[in-house]
Amino acid sequence: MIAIATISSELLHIVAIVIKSLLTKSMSINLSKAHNLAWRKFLTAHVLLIEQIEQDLAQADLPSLSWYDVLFVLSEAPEHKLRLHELAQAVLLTRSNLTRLVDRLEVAGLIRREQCSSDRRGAFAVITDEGHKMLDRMWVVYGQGIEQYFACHLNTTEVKFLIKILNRITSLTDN
Amino acid sequence: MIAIATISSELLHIVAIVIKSLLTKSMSINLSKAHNLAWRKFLTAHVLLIEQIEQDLAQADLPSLSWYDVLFVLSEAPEHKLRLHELAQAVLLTRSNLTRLVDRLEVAGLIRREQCSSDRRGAFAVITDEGHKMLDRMWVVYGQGIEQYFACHLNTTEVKFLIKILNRITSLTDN
DNA sequence: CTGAATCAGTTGCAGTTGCAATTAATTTGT
DNA sequence: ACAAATTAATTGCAACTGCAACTGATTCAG
Repeated sequence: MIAIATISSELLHIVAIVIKSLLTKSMSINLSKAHNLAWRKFLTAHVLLIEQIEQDLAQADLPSLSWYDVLFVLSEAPEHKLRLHELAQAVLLTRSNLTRLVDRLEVAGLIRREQCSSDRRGAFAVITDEGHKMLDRMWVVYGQGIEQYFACHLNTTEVKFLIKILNRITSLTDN
Repeated sequence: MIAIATISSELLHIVAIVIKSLLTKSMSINLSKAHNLAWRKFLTAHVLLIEQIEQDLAQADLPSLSWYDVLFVLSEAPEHKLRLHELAQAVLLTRSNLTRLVDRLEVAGLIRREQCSSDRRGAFAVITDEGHKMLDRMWVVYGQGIEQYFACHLNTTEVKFLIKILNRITSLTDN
């Protein structure tokens, strides 16, 4: 009985290893040529589009996309203001980077910091009138860029499809 | 007659302005909510996926994606080598950035520079054995990342569809 | 109530990027 | 054949990023 128990335990171990290796194998098999290609094209598309749009913005003497993101998020926020950590989360930046991005935007007069009364550590970023104007000026270029480099290639069906796919990808990444 | 000519010229001007404004309007109308949403999700997906994969690589004590790109492109190239400007083009980096990326990879022993005999200005980057090994080690993590954060969300039909869309976007961006 | 843990925001530092200028070699127009 | 233009790669500089450490305020456990 003891021998059998021992053997079965060893077997179990071996079976576990085999299963694991099979799973790993099947994973790399699932990662088909097509999936790989899609991934690469995804990366390429991103680089090219961003590069192009940044170039368009620079050519129009406008600041870069990250500035737009901050201004846009603030303009949509209640009272046009947001705590710095909320802002950081919204624009997907680390706190430290956001701090310095906010510094630059503040120097440029597009936003300003505001004390938080309920938490003396905290600060709000508030978009200024200048900031709103800049947002509009940037949107002329940015919106057109999105249209002519991205949107114009997608009809209504395709856009919906793409959104569905991207939703899946981004939501299930959170785990 | 002179008066009419003047008026018609003014009218022409006004008509031109109206047409222009209509075009602009229609452009921002074409850029539907859905297209905009898709664009934002596209950006978000990119950031999240890259962040996650970079983190996985760092956690495994492996270098970053840009190193992988260079090693991969070189490993696929004839004779495992490429001129620096070709490499730059392939991995979508500016020359100057590639120069320094190559510096780092060379210091790490993963690639080496080689004189170009036909053009004394030029240099090849050649992947070393160490480089190949690193490429393999990185692929274990990277490939799994692509699978679990990206590919697993796309069935065969969807992948093809996505590739089609991305092809359109990236090819027509070149103009 | 108080000390430990957590959280908001900032800062220092090392590493990376983009842009413009530089060096050296090759190609082109006359 | 040679000066001018172009090309390959590099370098200097300023700006930007990520990470870890720090300051000060708030929360939580006992």
